[in-house]
Amino acid sequence: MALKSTPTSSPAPTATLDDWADVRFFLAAAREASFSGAARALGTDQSTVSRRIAALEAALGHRLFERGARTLACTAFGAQLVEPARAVERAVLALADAAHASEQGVRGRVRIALTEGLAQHVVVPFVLPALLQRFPELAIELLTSDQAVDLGRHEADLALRFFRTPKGPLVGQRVARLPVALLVARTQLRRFAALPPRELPWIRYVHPAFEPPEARWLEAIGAPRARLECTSVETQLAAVRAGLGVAFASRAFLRVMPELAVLEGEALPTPPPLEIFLATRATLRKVPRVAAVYEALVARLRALAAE
Amino acid sequence: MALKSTPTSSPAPTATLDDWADVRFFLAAAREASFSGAARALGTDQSTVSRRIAALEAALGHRLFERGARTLACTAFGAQLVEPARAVERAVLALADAAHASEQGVRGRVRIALTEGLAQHVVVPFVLPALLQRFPELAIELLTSDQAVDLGRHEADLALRFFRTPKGPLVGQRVARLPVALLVARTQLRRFAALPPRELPWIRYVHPAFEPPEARWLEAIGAPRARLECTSVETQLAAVRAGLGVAFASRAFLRVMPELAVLEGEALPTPPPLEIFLATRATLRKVPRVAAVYEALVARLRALAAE
DNA sequence: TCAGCGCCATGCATCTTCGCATATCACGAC
DNA sequence: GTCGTGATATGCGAAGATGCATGGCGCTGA
Repeated sequence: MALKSTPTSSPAPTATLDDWADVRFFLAAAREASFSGAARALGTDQSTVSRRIAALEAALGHRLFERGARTLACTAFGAQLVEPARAVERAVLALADAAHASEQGVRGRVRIALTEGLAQHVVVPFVLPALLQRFPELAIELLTSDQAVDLGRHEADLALRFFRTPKGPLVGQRVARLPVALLVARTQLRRFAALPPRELPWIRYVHPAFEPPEARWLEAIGAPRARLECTSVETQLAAVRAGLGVAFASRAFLRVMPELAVLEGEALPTPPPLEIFLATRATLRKVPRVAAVYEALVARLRALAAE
Repeated sequence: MALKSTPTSSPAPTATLDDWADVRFFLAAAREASFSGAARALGTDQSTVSRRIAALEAALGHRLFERGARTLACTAFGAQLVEPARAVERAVLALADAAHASEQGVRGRVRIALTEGLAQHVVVPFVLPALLQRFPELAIELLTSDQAVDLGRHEADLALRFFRTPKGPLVGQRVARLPVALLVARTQLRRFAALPPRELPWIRYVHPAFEPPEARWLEAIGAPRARLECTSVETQLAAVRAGLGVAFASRAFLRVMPELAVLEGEALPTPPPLEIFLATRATLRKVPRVAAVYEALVARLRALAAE
């Protein structure tokens, strides 16, 4: 029994959100500030995002995005929907976690986010062999990125990081304290040992979300901004091996890179050890496949650090 | 960088919920305990529900429903996903409300849930004419049902009910106290006046979520279970007009049904007035199109009750 | 200034998905 | 016992959605 008083004018503003998948498209577009970026994040095509957003705008009766030439910005109407849309996402992700909660046995895929260095020199050689052999149905995905992945958004199941993760839906613990040393190419050992610390050619590791332990000390002694900065420890150490300078890094690299040596001196600091933290979502912590990897990482990393 | 150790066996249990719309299908099927019922609720076909649920089960690697012959029941796995799915629904509905929050002007569709009696005898003749004329872009949908609609699930925007709605996301107020009388067909007035109350042929109105004010009194005097029970006030009054018995109802019906009269007597009670409550979601209360209808209902119903 | 690039919108061929219809089955009523 | 009802699963044709390709546009950098 519907009385429609406006047969022609005014699109009916009372739109019901029929396809909940549209929320995902909207949120991705808003987050990426780009239809193309949203398409990449969603694993679909840009045209699909464009058309679905257009359809959603038509259904809602308002434009959600202001299409600039190079920039996509939420309209005022769209902006007030971002936080509710994130709430929908959180609910869906919680649902996905609930679906995993009843999993039995160590089988399936576990995604671990870590740095290239931890992946190549620690996890792959010392953790994975025994782990994969012990659990034949376990699959591991190593997400090596210097970007801090968002565990809360399910971008990974486990994360090995150099910084403690904030509380909340995440849990974790410190798994290693790696002694740090000032590394230098053996060929340059003599030359650099003669220089005062502040004149050393520092090669620094920079990370958007992590400040290395030695950073403060370098500031304190007035070391100039490094001639070379890297966002990758591998590249940093490659530069050290090439004789371009000195860098603080875990002593563990000495074992796999015999061309490196430790530069020591009275004026040189002994920075605090590098701490490695393992984190996961609380809802995943007891899921067998995650717990198996979690505990293997804790055990092996602790054993390695104790050597 | 993915290491898949199980190329053949075991479907990957780590399934990402790619299409959030599936949540809606799952929830509808779980709620209705039927694919057919879910299809009706979603406005789609039963085959679509069946196939999407099957696809979802395949993606999750577990069956969600146990297909009995006549009954559809959640499996243990599915049962633990119902509450998370409801959380998703709440988030989506909140998003829909947020989309309405910025609406300007009184335009669009407003759905009012009420009984047939209130619709035919009160809202349509005394509220809608002025309302629709004053707001040309307003459209009204009258959902006449004896089932109590779930405002929280957006089944309607406004509800006129005989009982106060529980607090929480809903707001509302009492809009009328209708004096109640014992109505009888004029032709039967003499005959019924001679009977003691407990021997009167009561025609009772029954409602799954509402107990009429006179119910307790009838119990108290030991009136037998009514010979005729109706879930519709219209039918109930039709029975009274046909001379089948007596019924408590609003005195207002006397104005539109001249063939009715009031049966009075010393042993007869004057039951408490019938209260009518108006309710809406808090998030909609200030949306112009809802507020206009809300306030028109309050004003007109109060004026009518005061006559 | 101009070429290059990345972004969004749109036409078109294709493929998935939907809705209708049918088959099958189980339960309950007569 | 038999029939009728309502449920789910599946075949088939059609409609809708998707992905690829193109075009237009504005910004960036040489």
